[in-house]
Amino acid sequence: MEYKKELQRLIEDFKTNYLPSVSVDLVIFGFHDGQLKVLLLRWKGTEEWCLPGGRIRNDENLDDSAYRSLRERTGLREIFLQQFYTFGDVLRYKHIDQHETLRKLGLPEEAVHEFANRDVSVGYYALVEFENVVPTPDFFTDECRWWDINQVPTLLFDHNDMISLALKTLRRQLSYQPIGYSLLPDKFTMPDLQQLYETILGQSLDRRNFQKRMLGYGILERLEERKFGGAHKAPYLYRFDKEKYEKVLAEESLFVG
Amino acid sequence: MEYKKELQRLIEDFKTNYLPSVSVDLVIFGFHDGQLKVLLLRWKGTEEWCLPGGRIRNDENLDDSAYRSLRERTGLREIFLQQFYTFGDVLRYKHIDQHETLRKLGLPEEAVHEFANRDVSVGYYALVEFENVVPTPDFFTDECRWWDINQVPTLLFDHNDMISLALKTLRRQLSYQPIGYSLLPDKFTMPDLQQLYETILGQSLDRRNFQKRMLGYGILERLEERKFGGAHKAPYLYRFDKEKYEKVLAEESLFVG
DNA sequence: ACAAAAGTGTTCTTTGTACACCCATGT
DNA sequence: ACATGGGTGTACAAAGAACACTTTTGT
Repeated sequence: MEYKKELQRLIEDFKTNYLPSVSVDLVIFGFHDGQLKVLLLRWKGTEEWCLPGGRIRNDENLDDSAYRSLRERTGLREIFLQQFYTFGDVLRYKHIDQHETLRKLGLPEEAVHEFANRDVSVGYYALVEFENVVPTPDFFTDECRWWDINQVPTLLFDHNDMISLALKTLRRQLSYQPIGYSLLPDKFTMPDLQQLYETILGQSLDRRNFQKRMLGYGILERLEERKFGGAHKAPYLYRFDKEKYEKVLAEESLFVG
Repeated sequence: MEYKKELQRLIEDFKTNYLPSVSVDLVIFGFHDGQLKVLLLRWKGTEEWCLPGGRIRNDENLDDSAYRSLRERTGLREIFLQQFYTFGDVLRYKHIDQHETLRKLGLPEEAVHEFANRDVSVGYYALVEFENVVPTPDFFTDECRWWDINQVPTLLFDHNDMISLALKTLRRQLSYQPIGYSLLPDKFTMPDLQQLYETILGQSLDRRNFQKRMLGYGILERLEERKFGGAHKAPYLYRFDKEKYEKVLAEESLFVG
């Protein structure tokens, strides 16, 4: 059976080229239709969904490994990606026993034993531009697609918790630094940006105060162009000034300078 | 040789009972003499210093493993401990080649190979009451003592970076939630608390505004007692109201509720 | 009595929030 | 022409920063 053979090869590959006991999980946020979306994967032959993730190569930096996984699932590079928490509870497999889970996922018995070691998982979250993503399943999954953040089903492992914490971190981050660069298309209107904020925060904001604050960051460039086609007054288009944007981000960043 | 035998036993123990590829490192802050201190360990037979750390048992939660290591080095339990970042660069061993480091540390050749696998390390920081700590070296080290935060030498691995980031996180945390519970003795004066803040932040604060803010948290209880013996006016003593303190902390916590 | 630290309140500045009118566009 | 959303500015409230005088203690 082709699948089994491929699986065997994969297990071997993992054993020799990747770090045991550690993995990376990604909460990939996108924004579309006024809704915040998360990218999820469906396990082969089941109705079980989970977050995309990956393992760390022996010779690979942790961050690079997260970027690599992100690239493999979305086709995107150079986007906003940030570590938010490391999950290490023994019972990260809440709903059912882990061996059960793995069997349920259709892994043959010998593979179950290989994968059933408990992992510590480093959580990253990413903000990506919805339109540019080409959702791509991996070997273990046969579907990769966006889910509305409010309609995420019960996921495998502790992945629902991960999404909650990622969102919480994202919301906090929103309050002290700008966000939106990699979530919106190149040119966007102020109402677009506001809708993004409102969606992430789950509350509505005052239009005038919002605009004041955003312009106050000094990271937006107003274009001459306007966006016609809406049923009403044509709003101005804006673009991020990438240089200033990065500067503002860097000032408040947690990363080791 | 007794040491070699013990080392062999230890390596065996690690291989069977602990997760490979992952470790925990601790930045333990204490406060004494108006100075912020960090607890460091000196490797057996060398002048090389590093952070205390530990490994995760197969059946142990990540957080519990950090608590255990902390207890082993300080004798303390139930103190403030928080994950701040996970370090996973391949070159976490900046100064010299890792094999060199390990040999330099006096490990026999066979042990070098066992330990030379690259680890991902989860960083935690702790705030402890200086007076209560009994610094205790472990198997690999023959000294454990406090260092002034401004006089920390060049440490092994990426441990200087870890301290920097821990301090940065601590400073940020200070701005939106109270700190001090486990860093100060049970009863303390407002100037004591202020000095703690000034030391951590590395800047002086206005006495009146500081007091206003602290009392504003509603977590301090002023005692009738005062602290005599200083050369001047006797300041009041305060105590934290543990219950309210925990409540304020919980409101802003990042942890999964 | 005096030097040095501690207790206490008020003013000012800055930041954020609330709020209303006019204008442009597609139908 | 009109309904709808977009553009803009001002007044008020809250939070934070600046600041001075009186009191207490040991020497």
